[in-house]
Amino acid sequence: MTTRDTYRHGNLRHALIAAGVELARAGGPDAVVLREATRRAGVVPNAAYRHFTDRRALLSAVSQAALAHLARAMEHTLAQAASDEVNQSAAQAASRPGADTTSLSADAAPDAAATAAHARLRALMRGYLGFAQAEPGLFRAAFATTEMADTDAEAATGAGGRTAFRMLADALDELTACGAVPPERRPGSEYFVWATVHGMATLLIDGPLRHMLPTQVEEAVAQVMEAVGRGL
Amino acid sequence: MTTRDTYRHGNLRHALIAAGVELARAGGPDAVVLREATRRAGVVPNAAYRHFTDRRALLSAVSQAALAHLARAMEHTLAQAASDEVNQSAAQAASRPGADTTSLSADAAPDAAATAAHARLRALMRGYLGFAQAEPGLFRAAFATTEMADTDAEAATGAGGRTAFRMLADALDELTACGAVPPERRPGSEYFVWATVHGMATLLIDGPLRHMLPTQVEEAVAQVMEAVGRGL
DNA sequence: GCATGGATGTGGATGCCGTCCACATCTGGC
DNA sequence: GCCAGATGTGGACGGCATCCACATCCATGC
Repeated sequence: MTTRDTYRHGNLRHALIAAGVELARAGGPDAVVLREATRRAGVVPNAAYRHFTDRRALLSAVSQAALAHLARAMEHTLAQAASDEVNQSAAQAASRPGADTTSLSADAAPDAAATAAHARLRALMRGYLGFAQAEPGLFRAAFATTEMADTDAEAATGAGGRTAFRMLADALDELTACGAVPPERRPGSEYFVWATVHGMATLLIDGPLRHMLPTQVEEAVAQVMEAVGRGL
Repeated sequence: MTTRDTYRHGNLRHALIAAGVELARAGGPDAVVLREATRRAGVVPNAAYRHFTDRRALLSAVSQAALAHLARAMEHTLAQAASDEVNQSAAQAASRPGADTTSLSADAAPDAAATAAHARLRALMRGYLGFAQAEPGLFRAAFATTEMADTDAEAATGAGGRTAFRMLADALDELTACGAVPPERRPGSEYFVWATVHGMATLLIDGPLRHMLPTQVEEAVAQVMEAVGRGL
Protein backbone atom coordinates (compact mmCIF):
# COMPACT_ATOMS: atom_id res chain seq x y z
CA MET A 1 0.00 0.00 0.00
CA THR A 2 2.16 2.87 1.24
CA THR A 3 5.42 3.12 -0.64
CA ARG A 4 8.07 1.64 1.48
CA ASP A 5 11.16 3.20 -0.17
CA THR A 6 13.32 0.38 1.10
CA TYR A 7 13.29 -1.45 4.36
CA ARG A 8 16.83 -0.73 5.36
CA HIS A 9 17.48 0.30 8.94
CA GLY A 10 15.48 -2.49 10.47
CA ASN A 11 12.12 -1.07 9.51
CA LEU A 12 11.09 -4.46 8.23
CA ARG A 13 11.61 -5.96 11.65
CA HIS A 14 9.18 -3.50 13.17
CA ALA A 15 6.74 -3.91 10.29
CA LEU A 16 6.75 -7.67 10.81
CA ILE A 17 6.21 -7.38 14.54
CA ALA A 18 3.37 -4.93 13.97
CA ALA A 19 1.77 -7.27 11.46
CA GLY A 20 2.28 -10.15 13.87
CA VAL A 21 0.60 -8.21 16.66
CA GLU A 22 -2.43 -7.63 14.46
CA LEU A 23 -2.55 -11.31 13.59
CA ALA A 24 -2.29 -12.26 17.24
CA ARG A 25 -4.96 -9.77 18.17
CA ALA A 26 -7.37 -11.36 15.73
CA GLY A 27 -6.50 -15.02 16.23
CA GLY A 28 -4.10 -15.66 19.07
CA PRO A 29 -0.61 -17.11 18.84
CA ASP A 30 -1.44 -19.72 16.21
CA ALA A 31 -2.52 -16.97 13.86
CA VAL A 32 0.95 -15.43 13.89
CA VAL A 33 1.91 -16.88 10.53
CA LEU A 34 5.24 -15.85 9.13
CA ARG A 35 4.16 -15.79 5.52
CA GLU A 36 1.10 -13.70 6.25
CA ALA A 37 3.15 -11.20 8.22
CA THR A 38 5.57 -10.78 5.32
CA ARG A 39 2.64 -10.49 2.93
CA ARG A 40 1.25 -7.63 4.98
CA ALA A 41 4.61 -5.98 5.07
CA GLY A 42 4.69 -6.20 1.25
CA VAL A 43 7.73 -8.39 1.18
CA VAL A 44 8.67 -11.91 0.16
CA PRO A 45 8.51 -14.63 2.84
CA ASN A 46 12.24 -15.19 3.03
CA ALA A 47 12.90 -11.58 3.90
CA ALA A 48 11.72 -12.34 7.42
CA TYR A 49 14.70 -14.62 7.95
CA ARG A 50 17.02 -11.62 7.82
CA HIS A 51 15.46 -10.42 11.07
CA PHE A 52 14.18 -13.55 12.81
CA THR A 53 15.87 -16.91 12.83
CA ASP A 54 12.56 -18.64 13.13
CA ARG A 55 8.84 -18.33 13.21
CA ARG A 56 9.22 -18.88 16.94
CA ALA A 57 11.53 -15.89 17.14
CA LEU A 58 8.91 -13.71 15.48
CA LEU A 59 6.27 -15.07 17.82
CA SER A 60 8.52 -14.34 20.74
CA ALA A 61 8.91 -10.71 19.64
CA VAL A 62 5.16 -10.43 19.20
CA SER A 63 4.73 -11.90 22.66
CA GLN A 64 7.00 -9.22 24.12
CA ALA A 65 4.94 -6.55 22.41
CA ALA A 66 1.76 -8.08 23.77
CA LEU A 67 3.23 -8.11 27.28
CA ALA A 68 4.02 -4.43 26.82
CA HIS A 69 0.40 -3.80 25.94
CA LEU A 70 -0.63 -5.63 29.09
CA ALA A 71 1.72 -3.51 31.16
CA ARG A 72 0.31 -0.34 29.64
CA ALA A 73 -3.24 -1.44 30.39
CA MET A 74 -2.26 -1.95 34.01
CA GLU A 75 -0.51 1.41 34.14
CA HIS A 76 -3.71 2.94 32.90
CA THR A 77 -6.00 1.40 35.53
CA LEU A 78 -3.42 2.22 38.16
CA ALA A 79 -3.31 5.88 37.20
CA GLN A 80 -7.08 5.95 37.12
CA ALA A 81 -7.26 4.52 40.63
CA ALA A 82 -4.79 7.11 41.82
CA SER A 83 -6.86 9.99 40.45
CA ASP A 84 -10.00 8.41 41.89
CA GLU A 85 -8.28 8.31 45.23
CA VAL A 86 -7.37 11.96 45.03
CA ASN A 87 -10.92 12.91 44.12
CA GLN A 88 -12.33 10.78 46.87
CA SER A 89 -9.99 12.25 49.46
CA ALA A 90 -10.80 15.72 48.23
CA ALA A 91 -14.48 14.96 48.59
CA GLN A 92 -13.91 13.65 52.08
CA ALA A 93 -11.94 16.77 52.92
CA ALA A 94 -14.66 18.96 51.47
CA SER A 95 -17.28 17.26 53.58
CA ARG A 96 -15.11 17.87 56.61
CA PRO A 97 -14.51 21.63 56.42
CA GLY A 98 -11.35 22.84 58.02
CA ALA A 99 -9.29 19.75 57.22
CA ASP A 100 -5.95 20.08 55.49
CA THR A 101 -6.42 19.09 51.86
CA THR A 102 -2.75 18.86 51.03
CA SER A 103 -1.69 16.02 53.34
CA LEU A 104 -3.77 13.17 52.09
CA SER A 105 -2.55 10.34 54.22
CA ALA A 106 -2.12 12.22 57.45
CA ASP A 107 -5.65 13.48 57.90
CA ALA A 108 -7.45 10.26 57.04
CA ALA A 109 -7.96 7.11 59.08
CA PRO A 110 -4.79 5.61 60.55
CA ASP A 111 -4.52 2.97 57.83
CA ALA A 112 -5.26 5.24 54.91
CA ALA A 113 -1.97 4.24 53.37
CA ALA A 114 -2.97 0.59 53.62
CA THR A 115 -6.33 1.10 51.95
CA ALA A 116 -4.66 3.11 49.22
CA ALA A 117 -2.12 0.35 48.66
CA HIS A 118 -4.92 -2.18 48.54
CA ALA A 119 -6.72 -0.03 46.00
CA ARG A 120 -3.59 0.05 43.86
CA LEU A 121 -3.23 -3.72 43.94
CA ARG A 122 -6.88 -4.09 43.05
CA ALA A 123 -6.46 -1.63 40.21
CA LEU A 124 -3.58 -3.67 38.83
CA MET A 125 -5.59 -6.88 39.03
CA ARG A 126 -8.48 -5.17 37.30
CA GLY A 127 -6.15 -3.96 34.59
CA TYR A 128 -4.82 -7.46 34.09
CA LEU A 129 -8.25 -9.03 33.86
CA GLY A 130 -9.65 -6.21 31.77
CA PHE A 131 -6.87 -6.55 29.24
CA ALA A 132 -7.38 -10.30 29.01
CA GLN A 133 -11.06 -9.75 28.28
CA ALA A 134 -10.60 -6.83 25.91
CA GLU A 135 -7.76 -8.43 23.94
CA PRO A 136 -7.94 -12.19 24.39
CA GLY A 137 -5.87 -12.91 21.30
CA LEU A 138 -3.08 -10.63 22.38
CA PHE A 139 -3.30 -11.96 25.92
CA ARG A 140 -2.90 -15.57 24.77
CA ALA A 141 -0.05 -14.60 22.48
CA ALA A 142 1.68 -12.85 25.36
CA PHE A 143 2.01 -16.13 27.21
CA ALA A 144 2.32 -18.46 24.25
CA THR A 145 6.08 -18.82 24.23
CA THR A 146 7.42 -21.52 26.53
CA GLU A 147 10.29 -19.20 27.32
CA MET A 148 7.94 -16.76 28.96
CA ALA A 149 10.47 -16.22 31.72
CA ASP A 150 11.31 -13.24 29.54
CA THR A 151 8.39 -11.60 31.27
CA ASP A 152 11.00 -9.30 32.68
CA ALA A 153 12.82 -8.64 29.42
CA GLU A 154 13.59 -5.31 27.83
CA ALA A 155 10.71 -4.85 25.42
CA ALA A 156 7.93 -6.20 27.62
CA THR A 157 7.48 -3.08 29.72
CA GLY A 158 4.95 -0.28 29.67
CA ALA A 159 5.66 3.42 29.45
CA GLY A 160 6.98 3.42 33.01
CA GLY A 161 9.61 0.81 32.24
CA ARG A 162 8.07 -1.82 34.50
CA THR A 163 6.71 -5.19 33.46
CA ALA A 164 3.28 -6.38 34.56
CA PHE A 165 4.84 -8.79 37.00
CA ARG A 166 7.03 -6.06 38.44
CA MET A 167 4.08 -3.77 38.99
CA LEU A 168 2.33 -6.43 41.03
CA ALA A 169 5.48 -7.01 43.06
CA ASP A 170 5.86 -3.30 43.72
CA ALA A 171 2.27 -3.05 44.90
CA LEU A 172 2.92 -5.90 47.31
CA ASP A 173 6.01 -4.12 48.57
CA GLU A 174 3.90 -1.07 49.29
CA LEU A 175 1.37 -3.19 51.16
CA THR A 176 4.16 -4.68 53.22
CA ALA A 177 5.75 -1.29 53.87
CA CYS A 178 2.56 0.11 55.39
CA GLY A 179 1.98 -2.97 57.48
CA ALA A 180 -0.96 -4.41 55.55
CA VAL A 181 0.98 -7.61 54.84
CA PRO A 182 3.12 -9.33 57.48
CA PRO A 183 6.72 -9.05 56.30
CA GLU A 184 7.40 -12.75 56.74
CA ARG A 185 4.72 -13.49 54.19
CA ARG A 186 5.94 -11.01 51.64
CA PRO A 187 8.56 -13.16 49.87
CA GLY A 188 6.86 -15.24 47.23
CA SER A 189 3.48 -13.60 47.60
CA GLU A 190 3.66 -12.26 44.06
CA TYR A 191 3.38 -15.84 42.90
CA PHE A 192 0.11 -16.19 44.74
CA VAL A 193 -1.31 -12.99 43.36
CA TRP A 194 -0.07 -13.53 39.85
CA ALA A 195 -1.24 -17.13 39.77
CA THR A 196 -4.71 -16.20 40.92
CA VAL A 197 -5.17 -13.30 38.58
CA HIS A 198 -3.70 -15.19 35.64
CA GLY A 199 -5.78 -18.26 36.32
CA MET A 200 -8.85 -16.08 36.64
CA ALA A 201 -8.05 -14.52 33.29
CA THR A 202 -7.89 -17.88 31.53
CA LEU A 203 -11.09 -18.89 33.31
CA LEU A 204 -12.73 -15.76 31.95
CA ILE A 205 -11.61 -16.03 28.35
CA ASP A 206 -11.33 -19.80 27.80
CA GLY A 207 -13.09 -21.34 30.75
CA PRO A 208 -16.55 -21.78 32.18
CA LEU A 209 -16.93 -18.05 32.87
CA ARG A 210 -16.51 -17.32 29.19
CA HIS A 211 -20.13 -16.60 28.42
CA MET A 212 -21.20 -15.13 31.71
CA LEU A 213 -23.08 -11.87 31.73
CA PRO A 214 -20.92 -8.83 32.45
CA THR A 215 -22.58 -8.30 35.83
CA GLN A 216 -21.89 -11.87 36.87
CA VAL A 217 -18.32 -11.56 35.68
CA GLU A 218 -17.98 -8.40 37.71
CA GLU A 219 -19.25 -10.18 40.78
CA ALA A 220 -16.95 -13.17 40.35
CA VAL A 221 -13.97 -10.89 39.82
CA ALA A 222 -14.78 -8.84 42.91
CA GLN A 223 -15.12 -12.01 44.96
CA VAL A 224 -11.79 -13.36 43.80
CA MET A 225 -10.06 -10.07 44.49
CA GLU A 226 -11.41 -10.06 48.02
CA ALA A 227 -10.20 -13.60 48.53
CA VAL A 228 -6.76 -12.54 47.33
CA GLY A 229 -6.78 -9.71 49.83
CA ARG A 230 -7.63 -12.10 52.64
CA GLY A 231 -5.01 -14.57 51.53
CA LEU A 232 -2.08 -12.17 51.51
CA MET B 1 3.17 -53.34 14.84
CA THR B 2 0.37 -55.55 16.14
CA THR B 3 -1.88 -56.84 13.40
CA ARG B 4 -5.00 -54.83 13.43
CA ASP B 5 -7.44 -57.26 11.76
CA THR B 6 -9.66 -54.43 10.70
CA TYR B 7 -10.54 -51.23 12.51
CA ARG B 8 -14.28 -51.70 12.39
CA HIS B 9 -16.20 -51.01 15.56
CA GLY B 10 -14.62 -47.70 16.26
CA ASN B 11 -11.27 -49.14 17.27
CA LEU B 12 -9.56 -46.64 15.03
CA ARG B 13 -11.08 -43.80 16.97
CA HIS B 14 -9.52 -45.08 20.17
CA ALA B 15 -6.23 -45.84 18.46
CA LEU B 16 -6.08 -42.28 17.16
CA ILE B 17 -6.87 -40.79 20.54
CA ALA B 18 -4.24 -42.98 22.17
CA ALA B 19 -1.67 -41.91 19.59
CA GLY B 20 -2.72 -38.31 20.08
CA VAL B 21 -2.29 -38.61 23.84
CA GLU B 22 1.24 -39.89 23.35
CA LEU B 23 1.99 -37.02 20.97
CA ALA B 24 0.57 -34.53 23.45
CA ARG B 25 2.52 -36.08 26.28
CA ALA B 26 5.75 -35.58 24.38
CA GLY B 27 5.11 -32.20 22.82
CA GLY B 28 1.95 -30.54 24.02
CA PRO B 29 -1.10 -29.64 21.96
CA ASP B 30 0.80 -28.47 18.89
CA ALA B 31 2.38 -31.90 18.60
CA VAL B 32 -1.02 -33.52 18.12
CA VAL B 33 -0.65 -33.85 14.37
CA LEU B 34 -3.39 -35.67 12.56
CA ARG B 35 -1.16 -37.30 9.99
CA GLU B 36 1.30 -38.55 12.58
CA ALA B 37 -1.50 -40.05 14.64
CA THR B 38 -2.83 -41.95 11.64
CA ARG B 39 0.69 -43.04 10.79
CA ARG B 40 1.05 -44.52 14.27
CA ALA B 41 -2.27 -46.23 13.93
CA GLY B 42 -1.03 -47.77 10.68
CA VAL B 43 -3.65 -46.12 8.60
CA VAL B 44 -3.88 -43.56 5.82
CA PRO B 45 -4.40 -39.88 6.82
CA ASN B 46 -7.90 -39.60 5.46
CA ALA B 47 -9.14 -42.46 7.61
CA ALA B 48 -9.15 -40.07 10.54
CA TYR B 49 -11.92 -38.07 8.92
CA ARG B 50 -14.32 -40.99 9.40
CA HIS B 51 -14.07 -40.42 13.14
CA PHE B 52 -13.18 -36.76 13.57
CA THR B 53 -14.48 -33.92 11.47
CA ASP B 54 -11.34 -31.97 12.06
CA ARG B 55 -7.91 -31.89 13.53
CA ARG B 56 -9.49 -29.76 16.21
CA ALA B 57 -11.99 -32.50 16.94
CA LEU B 58 -9.17 -34.96 17.49
CA LEU B 59 -7.37 -32.49 19.70
CA SER B 60 -10.54 -31.99 21.65
CA ALA B 61 -10.87 -35.72 22.26
CA VAL B 62 -7.23 -35.86 23.33
CA SER B 63 -7.90 -32.95 25.64
CA GLN B 64 -10.75 -34.84 27.27
CA ALA B 65 -8.48 -37.82 27.80
CA ALA B 66 -5.84 -35.56 29.33
CA LEU B 67 -8.43 -34.07 31.67
CA ALA B 68 -9.35 -37.59 32.71
CA HIS B 69 -5.70 -38.24 33.52
CA LEU B 70 -5.66 -35.10 35.63
CA ALA B 71 -8.77 -36.21 37.48
CA ARG B 72 -7.21 -39.59 38.19
CA ALA B 73 -4.07 -37.97 39.53
CA MET B 74 -6.20 -35.93 41.90
CA GLU B 75 -8.17 -38.99 42.96
CA HIS B 76 -4.89 -40.64 43.76
CA THR B 77 -3.52 -37.89 46.00
CA LEU B 78 -6.94 -37.60 47.62
CA ALA B 79 -7.04 -41.30 48.48
CA GLN B 80 -3.50 -41.05 49.77
CA ALA B 81 -4.44 -38.17 52.04
CA ALA B 82 -7.41 -40.12 53.33
CA SER B 83 -5.27 -43.09 54.27
CA ASP B 84 -2.70 -40.78 55.86
CA GLU B 85 -5.45 -39.27 57.90
CA VAL B 86 -6.59 -42.67 59.10
CA ASN B 87 -3.07 -43.62 60.06
CA GLN B 88 -2.53 -40.35 61.84
CA SER B 89 -5.79 -40.64 63.74
CA ALA B 90 -4.95 -44.20 64.64
CA ALA B 91 -1.59 -43.05 65.93
CA GLN B 92 -3.24 -40.33 67.97
CA ALA B 93 -5.68 -42.85 69.38
CA ALA B 94 -2.85 -45.24 70.19
CA SER B 95 -0.97 -42.53 72.07
CA ARG B 96 -4.11 -41.82 74.05
CA PRO B 97 -4.93 -45.24 75.46
CA GLY B 98 -8.60 -45.85 76.16
CA ALA B 99 -9.89 -43.68 73.32
CA ASP B 100 -12.38 -45.13 70.90
CA THR B 101 -10.56 -45.94 67.67
CA THR B 102 -13.67 -46.45 65.58
CA SER B 103 -15.21 -42.97 65.72
CA LEU B 104 -12.55 -40.84 64.16
CA SER B 105 -14.18 -37.46 64.11
CA ALA B 106 -15.95 -37.65 67.43
CA ASP B 107 -12.96 -38.23 69.66
CA ALA B 108 -10.65 -35.65 68.13
CA ALA B 109 -10.53 -31.90 68.60
CA PRO B 110 -13.84 -30.12 67.94
CA ASP B 111 -12.83 -29.06 64.40
CA ALA B 112 -11.33 -32.36 63.33
CA ALA B 113 -13.76 -32.49 60.44
CA ALA B 114 -12.58 -29.07 59.33
CA THR B 115 -8.91 -30.00 59.39
CA ALA B 116 -9.71 -33.19 57.49
CA ALA B 117 -11.62 -31.23 54.88
CA HIS B 118 -8.75 -28.79 54.60
CA ALA B 119 -6.39 -31.71 54.14
CA ARG B 120 -8.55 -33.04 51.33
CA LEU B 121 -8.57 -29.70 49.53
CA ARG B 122 -4.82 -29.48 49.91
CA ALA B 123 -4.45 -33.00 48.57
CA LEU B 124 -6.48 -32.08 45.50
CA MET B 125 -4.39 -28.99 44.89
CA ARG B 126 -1.22 -31.04 45.26
CA GLY B 127 -2.57 -33.56 42.81
CA TYR B 128 -3.33 -30.81 40.31
CA LEU B 129 0.09 -29.23 40.61
CA GLY B 130 1.87 -32.58 40.69
CA PHE B 131 0.19 -33.67 37.48
CA ALA B 132 1.09 -30.43 35.75
CA GLN B 133 4.72 -30.93 36.68
CA ALA B 134 4.85 -34.64 35.92
CA GLU B 135 3.03 -34.37 32.59
CA PRO B 136 3.37 -30.83 31.30
CA GLY B 137 2.58 -31.77 27.71
CA LEU B 138 -0.61 -33.54 28.70
CA PHE B 139 -1.51 -30.72 31.04
CA ARG B 140 -1.15 -28.10 28.30
CA ALA B 141 -3.12 -30.24 25.90
CA ALA B 142 -5.88 -30.63 28.45
CA PHE B 143 -6.53 -26.90 28.33
CA ALA B 144 -5.60 -26.22 24.74
CA THR B 145 -9.05 -26.23 23.27
CA THR B 146 -10.86 -22.92 23.41
CA GLU B 147 -14.01 -24.86 24.13
CA MET B 148 -12.62 -26.07 27.40
CA ALA B 149 -16.00 -25.51 29.04
CA ASP B 150 -16.26 -29.21 28.33
CA THR B 151 -14.28 -29.59 31.52
CA ASP B 152 -17.43 -31.18 32.84
CA ALA B 153 -18.07 -33.41 29.84
CA GLU B 154 -18.55 -37.16 29.82
CA ALA B 155 -15.07 -38.44 29.05
CA ALA B 156 -13.11 -36.00 31.19
CA THR B 157 -13.66 -37.73 34.50
CA GLY B 158 -11.56 -40.03 36.62
CA ALA B 159 -12.47 -43.45 37.91
CA GLY B 160 -14.94 -41.95 40.36
CA GLY B 161 -16.89 -40.20 37.62
CA ARG B 162 -16.01 -36.72 38.78
CA THR B 163 -14.08 -34.09 36.85
CA ALA B 164 -11.16 -32.25 38.39
CA PHE B 165 -13.25 -29.13 38.75
CA ARG B 166 -16.04 -31.06 40.41
CA MET B 167 -13.68 -32.58 42.93
CA LEU B 168 -12.52 -29.13 43.97
CA ALA B 169 -16.12 -27.96 44.29
CA ASP B 170 -17.03 -30.97 46.40
CA ALA B 171 -14.10 -30.33 48.72
CA LEU B 172 -15.30 -26.76 49.14
CA ASP B 173 -18.79 -28.02 49.91
CA GLU B 174 -17.35 -30.19 52.65
CA LEU B 175 -15.45 -27.24 54.06
CA THR B 176 -18.64 -25.22 54.08
CA ALA B 177 -20.65 -28.05 55.62
CA CYS B 178 -18.34 -28.30 58.62
CA GLY B 179 -18.25 -24.56 59.10
CA ALA B 180 -14.71 -23.93 57.91
CA VAL B 181 -15.97 -21.61 55.17
CA PRO B 182 -18.73 -19.06 55.77
CA PRO B 183 -21.71 -20.18 53.67
CA GLU B 184 -22.16 -16.75 52.10
CA ARG B 185 -18.69 -17.05 50.61
CA ARG B 186 -19.17 -20.53 49.24
CA PRO B 187 -20.81 -19.68 45.91
CA GLY B 188 -18.11 -18.90 43.39
CA SER B 189 -15.23 -19.88 45.63
CA GLU B 190 -14.31 -22.72 43.29
CA TYR B 191 -13.30 -20.07 40.78
CA PHE B 192 -10.87 -18.60 43.25
CA VAL B 193 -9.35 -21.96 44.11
CA TRP B 194 -9.23 -23.22 40.56
CA ALA B 195 -7.80 -19.96 39.24
CA THR B 196 -5.04 -19.94 41.83
CA VAL B 197 -4.04 -23.54 41.42
CA HIS B 198 -4.22 -23.38 37.63
CA GLY B 199 -2.25 -20.16 37.48
CA MET B 200 0.32 -21.66 39.82
CA ALA B 201 0.61 -24.67 37.52
CA THR B 202 1.35 -22.52 34.49
CA LEU B 203 3.81 -20.52 36.58
CA LEU B 204 5.54 -23.77 37.50
CA ILE B 205 5.77 -25.29 34.04
CA ASP B 206 6.05 -22.25 31.75
CA GLY B 207 6.79 -19.37 34.06
CA PRO B 208 9.57 -18.01 36.23
CA LEU B 209 9.35 -20.94 38.64
CA ARG B 210 10.16 -23.32 35.83
CA HIS B 211 13.75 -24.00 36.81
CA MET B 212 13.47 -23.69 40.55
CA LEU B 213 14.92 -26.40 42.72
CA PRO B 214 12.38 -28.93 43.96
CA THR B 215 12.71 -27.70 47.53
CA GLN B 216 12.02 -24.12 46.49
CA VAL B 217 9.07 -25.26 44.42
CA GLU B 218 7.75 -27.15 47.42
CA GLU B 219 8.04 -24.05 49.55
CA ALA B 220 6.31 -21.81 47.02
CA VAL B 221 3.51 -24.32 46.60
CA ALA B 222 3.01 -24.64 50.35
CA GLN B 223 2.90 -20.87 50.67
CA VAL B 224 0.31 -20.50 47.94
CA MET B 225 -1.84 -23.25 49.42
CA GLU B 226 -1.80 -21.50 52.77
CA ALA B 227 -2.81 -18.25 51.12
CA VAL B 228 -5.70 -20.04 49.44
CA GLY B 229 -6.79 -21.40 52.80
CA ARG B 230 -6.76 -17.90 54.29
CA GLY B 231 -8.60 -16.47 51.32
CA LEU B 232 -11.54 -18.85 51.40
C1' DG C 1 -27.69 -67.85 1.22
C1' DC C 2 -27.11 -63.78 -0.77
C1' DA C 3 -27.62 -59.03 -2.57
C1' DT C 4 -27.16 -54.24 -1.09
C1' DG C 5 -26.29 -49.99 1.12
C1' DG C 6 -24.07 -47.49 4.56
C1' DA C 7 -19.91 -47.33 7.24
C1' DT C 8 -15.08 -47.47 6.91
C1' DG C 9 -10.49 -47.22 4.79
C1' DT C 10 -7.57 -45.90 0.28
C1' DG C 11 -5.50 -43.02 -3.47
C1' DG C 12 -4.47 -38.93 -5.32
C1' DA C 13 -4.62 -33.89 -5.51
C1' DT C 14 -4.73 -29.00 -3.83
C1' DG C 15 -3.14 -25.16 -1.40
C1' DC C 16 -0.88 -23.32 2.61
C1' DC C 17 3.04 -23.32 5.61
C1' DG C 18 8.05 -23.15 7.38
C1' DT C 19 12.44 -23.31 5.77
C1' DC C 20 16.66 -23.84 2.68
C1' DC C 21 19.93 -22.36 -1.17
C1' DA C 22 21.54 -19.47 -4.72
C1' DC C 23 21.25 -14.93 -6.56
C1' DA C 24 20.29 -9.81 -7.02
C1' DT C 25 20.61 -5.32 -5.13
C1' DC C 26 21.48 -1.71 -2.20
C1' DT C 27 24.49 1.12 0.93
C1' DG C 28 27.91 2.66 4.06
C1' DG C 29 32.92 2.98 4.69
C1' DC C 30 37.41 3.30 2.49
C1' DG D 1 34.16 5.22 -6.99
C1' DC D 2 34.50 0.54 -5.35
C1' DC D 3 33.74 -3.32 -2.39
C1' DA D 4 31.83 -6.18 1.22
C1' DG D 5 28.30 -7.13 3.98
C1' DA D 6 23.54 -6.49 4.88
C1' DT D 7 19.08 -6.89 2.98
C1' DG D 8 15.47 -8.48 -0.17
C1' DT D 9 14.14 -11.95 -4.28
C1' DG D 10 13.19 -16.37 -6.78
C1' DG D 11 12.48 -20.92 -6.78
C1' DA D 12 12.20 -25.34 -4.51
C1' DC D 13 11.28 -29.01 -0.94
C1' DG D 14 8.80 -31.56 2.32
C1' DG D 15 5.04 -31.52 5.67
C1' DC D 16 0.48 -30.55 6.88
C1' DA D 17 -4.89 -30.25 6.76
C1' DT D 18 -8.40 -31.13 3.95
C1' DC D 19 -11.29 -32.40 -0.25
C1' DC D 20 -13.23 -35.72 -3.84
C1' DA D 21 -13.78 -40.05 -5.98
C1' DC D 22 -13.21 -44.89 -5.37
C1' DA D 23 -12.61 -49.56 -3.03
C1' DT D 24 -13.93 -52.70 0.50
C1' DC D 25 -16.30 -54.68 4.11
C1' DC D 26 -20.13 -56.07 7.07
C1' DA D 27 -24.90 -56.24 8.76
C1' DT D 28 -29.40 -56.34 7.37
C1' DG D 29 -33.41 -57.98 5.21
C1' DC D 30 -35.19 -60.97 1.94
